[in-house]
Formats: sequence, C-alpha cells, structure tokens
Amino acid sequence: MKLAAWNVNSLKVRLPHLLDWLHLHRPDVVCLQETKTEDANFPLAQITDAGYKVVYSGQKTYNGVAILSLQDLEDVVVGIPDFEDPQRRVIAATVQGVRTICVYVPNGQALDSDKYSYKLAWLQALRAYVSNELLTHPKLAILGDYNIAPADEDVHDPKGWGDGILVSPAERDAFLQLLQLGLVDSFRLFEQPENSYTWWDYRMAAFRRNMGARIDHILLSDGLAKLCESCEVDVVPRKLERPSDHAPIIVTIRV
DNA sequence: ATGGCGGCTCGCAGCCGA
Repeated sequence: MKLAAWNVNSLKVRLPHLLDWLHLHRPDVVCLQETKTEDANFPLAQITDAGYKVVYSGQKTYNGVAILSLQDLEDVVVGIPDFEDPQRRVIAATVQGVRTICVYVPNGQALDSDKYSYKLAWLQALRAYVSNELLTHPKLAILGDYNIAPADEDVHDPKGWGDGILVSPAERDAFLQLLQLGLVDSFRLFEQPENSYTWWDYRMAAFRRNMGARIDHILLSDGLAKLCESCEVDVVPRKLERPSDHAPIIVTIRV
C-alpha cells in the first residue's frame, strides 16, 4: 500500500502534474494540501476519471485539503473536532483499516506574528486530536505539510535559519510532542540521501541549488511503522514547468 | 535571503506562502 502527501500549491494550476503523477505512481492514498479551491469548484470529474475516490474541504485563495484513494474512504471527518477554525486544514478518512489524517499546519509567518500563536495553538489542538484517535486506531498515518523542519539536518542552512519560523524551538517541541504520542517520522526509519528536502523557495533558484527544507512529513503509529518498507521524497515533479514549490513524499506499507 | 517567485483576488497592487 502506497500513501503519499503533496502540497500542490493550487490544485487548479497543478492538476495536470497531479494527474500525470497519479498515473505514473498509482498511489493508493494521496493527501493534498493547499488546494486553494472551493468545494463547488473541485475538479471531481478529472480525479474520478483517473480512478480515484476523493473527499475534500477547501476554500478560496488559501488552505484546502483533500484525500484521494483507490479504495473507499470511510468515516470522513473534516477539521479538528472541538477546535473552531475557519481555515480548511484537516480532513481524515479510513482506507483499508488505515486511519489517514491529512494536515496542512499553519505557516506562522514570523515569531512575533499572531499567526505564530495560532500555529502553536493549532498544533496543541492537533496533538489532542491525534492522541484521541490513537486510542481507537492502531493503524494511524498523519500526512501533510507540517511547516516544521524537525532538526538542523532538515534545512540547507541551519545557521541562516537561526531560530526563525519553521525551526523555532517551540515548533520543534510541538513536533516532538506529536511523536511522543507514539508516532514515528517515517522518513527517518530509512537511510536517506544527505540534504533531503521537500520544499524549495521559488526565488533565488533555490531548487537548483538545493536550498530547501524538509517540512512535509508522514508520521506513522507504531502499528504502521513496523509495516513500513520505504519512505521517499520524489523530486521529479519539482523539476517540471510551473511546479509546486513542494515535492511529494511516499511511504510503502506492507499490508 | 527576507527580495528576487508564484498564486491568489471582483486584481491592475498587495497579501501570503515558507
């Protein structure tokens, strides 16, 4: 079973890339972030024609998440229960017994911004949600854009990033607290190339120079982690014309 | 590095992303 996460930065613009990628890799489940698409405008026919079932929660301009699946999507939950949030950042569904939570964690903008406090509060709410989900779902995967680089090795220039957004101690602590619920960062289960990232700024030829950050993650419960056979970043779509600034990541689970 | 890019909006400039 292949599960993937991809921040597409506008589903409308990236639909051709996504469809090509679906046909090439045939992942069982794909979690999309930053669809930036209202539900009424979701490209349902194109996704369905590609052989995928899909659930989504979107809005105009910002945010928006979706889960695509070859098999049925059951017990769909939108948002974080008991957490008021007008921003469409979370959707969950069960596929073949795997509870799948698609997340688009707030960016935070800067440490002195209101958006940063929102990010930390949001992560706290996510933690409570996941903690509860683990009680009933031993096979749990949380896939998406976390907007957190967990360690210095996850940014191209740790000194340059300092304690800023994406790497600040409070954000990294929030990420660690998620792991401490009984989750693992699937990427680090395996030997990986040095300087592996999932996002590169559009500016400064950052991709060509591999000036990136690893901020997209697939966290697995212990029950899934022991069945996990691989985790890889696919940088190929980042090389296309008009790419998303994020690359997709894929895990393979033995089922 | 903090800008440069790119996507968005009842746009024609400014916000936001990361």
